[in-house]
Amino acid sequence: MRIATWNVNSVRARAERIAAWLERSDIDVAAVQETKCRDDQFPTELFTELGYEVAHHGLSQWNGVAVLSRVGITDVQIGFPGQPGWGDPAAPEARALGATCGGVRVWSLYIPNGREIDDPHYAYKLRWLEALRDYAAGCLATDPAAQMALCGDFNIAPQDDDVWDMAEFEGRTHVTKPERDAFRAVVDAGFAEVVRPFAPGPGVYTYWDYKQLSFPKRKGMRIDFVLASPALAARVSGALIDREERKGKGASDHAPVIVELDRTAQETSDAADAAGATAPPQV
DNA sequence: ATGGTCGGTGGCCGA
Repeated sequence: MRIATWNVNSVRARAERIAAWLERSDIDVAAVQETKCRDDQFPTELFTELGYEVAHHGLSQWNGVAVLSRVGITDVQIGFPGQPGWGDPAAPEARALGATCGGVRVWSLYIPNGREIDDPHYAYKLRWLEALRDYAAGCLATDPAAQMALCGDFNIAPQDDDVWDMAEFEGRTHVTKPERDAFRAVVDAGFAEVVRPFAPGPGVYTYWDYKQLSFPKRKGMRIDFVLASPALAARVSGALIDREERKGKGASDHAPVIVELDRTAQETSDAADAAGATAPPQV
């Protein structure tokens, strides 16, 4: 099974490009962020025609998260218990959607950007990550064997080589110690980042600003991740950051990230049965 | 070429 995470920066602006990529890349489940539309504006039919079921949560032109799956979608959950709100009055934004697809609990997450260190949005970002950690840790406490993926745009570069030049980030968000500590707390709760071992840096990124020719100058950031529970991490056989998809006119400013999973022991057994390998002898 | 962005929106904001 192949799971992807991708901040698409408007699903309507590049719907055809997204659909073509899903099909070409043989993606079974996609966690999508920044759809930038309400539910009634989502181009659902384009994806259902390709065999994907769609679960989307969008409240306005901001944020918006979705899970697309061609291996089933059940138990769709909008947001998570304890998810902090924003605004006045504070209300949860469209930044988290969970769904069970092919036996895996997949979360599409769009962590707040933080804007500037002295901006209230930065404190909101840290609160949001702490709540995510608490929720995810609780899931594992309830079911240590859970197959769960926290996929999304975390808006954090956890290591110095996850940005092109640390000097450029002096006094800026995405690289501060509190943000990195908050990211690490999720990892320490039992959710390993499974892409990096297959796509080591330096110089390997998932995001490049549209401005100032960042992409051709290779000035990027690694901020999109797949964090897997222990049972899911054990199935990861490969991963890829598809830098090619960042190229050309009409690209998102984020590249899609793919994780390849081995079949579970049960799936392998079922497949063997179907093939007759362990079928009982016919009498 | 010594600069250089998008998307959604509605008369700027967010990234």
